[in-house]
Amino acid sequence: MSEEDRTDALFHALAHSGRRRILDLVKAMPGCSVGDVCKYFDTSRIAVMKNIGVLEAAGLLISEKTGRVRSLHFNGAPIQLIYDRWTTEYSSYWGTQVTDLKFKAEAKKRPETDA
Amino acid sequence: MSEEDRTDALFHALAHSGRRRILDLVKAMPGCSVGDVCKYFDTSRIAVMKNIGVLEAAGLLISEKTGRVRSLHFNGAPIQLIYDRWTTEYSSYWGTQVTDLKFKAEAKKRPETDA
DNA sequence: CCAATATGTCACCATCTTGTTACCCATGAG
DNA sequence: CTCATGGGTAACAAGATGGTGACATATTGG
Repeated sequence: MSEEDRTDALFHALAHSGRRRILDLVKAMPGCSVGDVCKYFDTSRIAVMKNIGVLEAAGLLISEKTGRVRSLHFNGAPIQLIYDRWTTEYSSYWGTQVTDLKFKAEAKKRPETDA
Repeated sequence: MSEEDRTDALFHALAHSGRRRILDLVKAMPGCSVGDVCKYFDTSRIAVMKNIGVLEAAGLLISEKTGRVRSLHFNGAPIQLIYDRWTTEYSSYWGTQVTDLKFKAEAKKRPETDA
């Protein structure tokens, strides 16, 4: 899976309030079962399982099956990738350029300062 | 729009390599036009415009129309929200809990240390 | 005015996503 | 064994998404 694909999977996984809630739940209840998570949702168990699958595919959840019970664990590493790659790349930009962008946007309205 | 909806829109907008590329392009060429962005894509102009619309709805792009040209500007503020809310909340967790999680995951295999 | 340019809108289509129900498999308690 | 429990798979329906071409609008240049 390419970097782009992983980024897609990660952002896609996070672009769903139910899945974000699952993350919160698993984070709050490390090692909880699939059934435990389902108790907090009105949707069917299968829907929850699918969302767990999406989160797992994105690497945000880790599961291990013991007997017939599947224990879930939160993994923040992929989010850290966002932090490292995106916020670093863009935040340095924000700090210096965002104000400048606003300036340029304003400048556009004044011909004499047009870029 | 609720906080959840805005978060959905933001992550959804970012969960598309083409849209992320548009962000990079606009970031590199502040004030560029829609047509400028289109030059970098094989897809149709309409597809690019729709993706610009998605990015704009997520607040990641700001546009202003002067004459018949629409100038695009990158806005990192929404990503900063991710940074502030998500990475703060989760990164503090990673630092302290991830190792602990791994421990608990291992512990699950040993009955005497079962949580 | 006339034509080229830059963008916006519309209707349509293929595919993906998200949920559903029904059914199957494995495990643990009795 | 018997059976409830926890989980997994398959097939399907509704809606969202991402793309398209055709057409409309508005501005600029000559």
